[in-house]
Amino acid sequence: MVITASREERQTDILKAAIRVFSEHGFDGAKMEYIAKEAGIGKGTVYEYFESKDRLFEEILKFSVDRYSQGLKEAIDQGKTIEERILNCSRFNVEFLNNHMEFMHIAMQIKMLSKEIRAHHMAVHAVILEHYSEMIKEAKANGELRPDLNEEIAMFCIIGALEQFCKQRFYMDPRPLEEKDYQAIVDVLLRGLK
Amino acid sequence: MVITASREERQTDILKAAIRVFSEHGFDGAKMEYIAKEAGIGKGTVYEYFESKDRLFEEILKFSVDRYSQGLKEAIDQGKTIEERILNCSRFNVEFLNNHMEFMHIAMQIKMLSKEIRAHHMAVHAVILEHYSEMIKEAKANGELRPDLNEEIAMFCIIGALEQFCKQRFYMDPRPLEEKDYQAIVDVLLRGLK
Amino acid sequence: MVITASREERQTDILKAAIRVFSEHGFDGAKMEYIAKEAGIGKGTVYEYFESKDRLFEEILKFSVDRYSQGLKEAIDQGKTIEERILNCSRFNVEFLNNHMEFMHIAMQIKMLSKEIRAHHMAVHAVILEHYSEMIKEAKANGELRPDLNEEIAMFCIIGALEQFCKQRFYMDPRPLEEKDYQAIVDVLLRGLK
Amino acid sequence: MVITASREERQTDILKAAIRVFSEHGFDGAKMEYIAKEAGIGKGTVYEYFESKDRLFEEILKFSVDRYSQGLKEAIDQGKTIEERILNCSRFNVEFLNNHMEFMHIAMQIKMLSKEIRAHHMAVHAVILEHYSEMIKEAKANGELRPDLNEEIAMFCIIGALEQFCKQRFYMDPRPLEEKDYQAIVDVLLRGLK
DNA sequence: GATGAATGAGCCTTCATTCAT
DNA sequence: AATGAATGAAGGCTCATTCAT
Repeated sequence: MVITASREERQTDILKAAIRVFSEHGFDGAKMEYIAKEAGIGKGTVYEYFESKDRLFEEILKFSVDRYSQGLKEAIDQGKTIEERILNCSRFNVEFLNNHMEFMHIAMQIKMLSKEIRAHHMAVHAVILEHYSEMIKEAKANGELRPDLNEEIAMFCIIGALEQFCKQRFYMDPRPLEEKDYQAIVDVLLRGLK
Repeated sequence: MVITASREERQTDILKAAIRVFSEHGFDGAKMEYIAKEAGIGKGTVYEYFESKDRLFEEILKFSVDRYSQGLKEAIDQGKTIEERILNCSRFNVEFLNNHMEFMHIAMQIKMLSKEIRAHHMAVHAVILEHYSEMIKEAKANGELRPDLNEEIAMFCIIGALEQFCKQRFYMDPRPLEEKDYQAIVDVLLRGLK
Repeated sequence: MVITASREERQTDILKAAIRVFSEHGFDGAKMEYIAKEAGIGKGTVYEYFESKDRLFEEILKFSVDRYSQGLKEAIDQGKTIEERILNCSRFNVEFLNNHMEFMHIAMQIKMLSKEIRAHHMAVHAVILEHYSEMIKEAKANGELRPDLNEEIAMFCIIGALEQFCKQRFYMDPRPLEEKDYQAIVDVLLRGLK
Repeated sequence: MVITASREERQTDILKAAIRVFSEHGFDGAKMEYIAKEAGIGKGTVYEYFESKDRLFEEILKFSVDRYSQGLKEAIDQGKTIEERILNCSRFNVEFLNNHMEFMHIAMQIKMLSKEIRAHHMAVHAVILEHYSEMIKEAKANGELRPDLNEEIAMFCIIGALEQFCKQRFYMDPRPLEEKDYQAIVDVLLRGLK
């Protein structure tokens, strides 16, 4: 335990430890004791930083969703063409979901989030969709995508394909993803199945 | 409580009640008492049909996954062209997931499934992928899809897009899906984004 | 299941089955279902003959204690000398306890016997002591035992030694008892240790 | 609740409380809540010291049996003659069994002791018999007891008579034991009934 | 009368939370 | 501020008892 860690650093340590423990054990299976141990602190100390297990979970969710949103934005911005951008999104999704897949699943089924957090979650989710939506709009404006493309549907195709691919590899077939895999996805998405 | 229900009918009633309760409350949040109440029977009676909560969950999973696999197969078989088939898959997915979405999410993160059930689950998942895979192969053979299409990727694009669409509508935007929505998805998938 | 069994015979069958099950599983461990199965009847049928588990246990206790008292009396009466009589008691004790040892232990710690049954139990116990007491008195009168012998203590020595011997052989050292063992006990009791 | 109690003291407190509760209610009748209340602590706290009810019972058994064995040894060692020694054993038995009688009965019918504990129990029982056996051997060597005495039988007579006496007084006739009672037992044992 | 499916009170055990140190 | 021993509410499961057939 680093004595000199600031309150904020300590809080982040707990947050990250908690993500690992929630991911491994699910919400109800994640005992506060595990989280404390994972963070290398005493059980009571967690309560110095987060008032309850529910609240801790909510903070994690916020933290993760914010990081995802921000990371996705960067991934998109660092590409020039729509192809590069989708490729970047793919890579970012894989990287992020490899670390947070389980956690995101847990998050999705939690019904008892506080109104505040639920609102935040919805808001950030909307922001994420917005990132994709803008990307698609720009590409349409540039002529990279056909002008009559249904933007919403396109978005879901991209997101869904990427996510499905991550899931398959994560749960069923743990081959490491290679560059050609990313290329193949983008290829199918852009050219269609025909 | 229907007095005349056979043992098998009663068991199915409990199964269905349990799906609803697990979906609503998650695995740990689903109290056996809720399940019993939902099925309109006493708490102890559930144990006459399923030896434990874990075992009950496993049976549900088997039941649901089998029904999904079978339903998907039928959906595919009832279409002639690849377009019709994907449309049917879409409709079936929406219908099924509307009823079982939450439950399937719960199922995905359960780590402590028995070896037997885990094996069954993986096997049925493989069968499901096989249904999609065959559909794509046939369509390639017929010339409906281009011959150089990466089948695995195509499969993930189709599954992912459909699922993503269901999820979006389920969680975020509960508009009922219309026929034009299905058409739009198939259109994007088949024609590509370009 | 013998259809023609009279109500009384059926009741005795259940009683005997219950003794076996209580002996094997203890009071709380003895499920009514086991007892029914052991008696070859349905669970509900037990309740046609005994109104509750507690009542059934009490009836067994009565039954057993009566049989013990009666058997002991016969064993004593069939001997002429004090030596023969103690030998007979030994043999009877061994035989009876081999079949009812566990059950008697269970009986001893049951605190919640009804007043009525507790009274009966005490009464029969007193009768048993009386059998021994009379035996000793008669032997004193005959000059077989010394006139200054403390009758109560003598009784406890006889009962205790016999019982201890049975217990040892039952729990720790399951050699079958032989005639010479009985002789040795009587010998020590009558001649003293010195 | 003594705040300053060490972990070990607290554990012993629970042990002793549990002996009382098991003695009063039997194994299955002894609710963990009663034990906690008897020890003056919360229900959950018992589990900080003993992992389960079964384990707690086993620990008590070990504890009691060890104390009995040790106490008996001391009782014997503090006597010079065989008479003194048997007197000491009597007094010790009465004292110990007055406090643990019920518990020892419960212990005897527990079938599901772990192998380890069962082995320990048997071992200590053997040690106890050994204490008696040695006492008798020494007395024979000293000429206090006759040389042709069957040691095993003698042992059972002594143990049985003492125990029977305790039981009688405990269950049926709660007069306090007086010195002359002890004397009478030893007298009968040593001089024989004749 | 005989049955066994259904019932729910009751108990062992877990774990989020508190609080004295 | 940090800790972890103590707590008790809550839930999975058992089984004596009931009652419709």
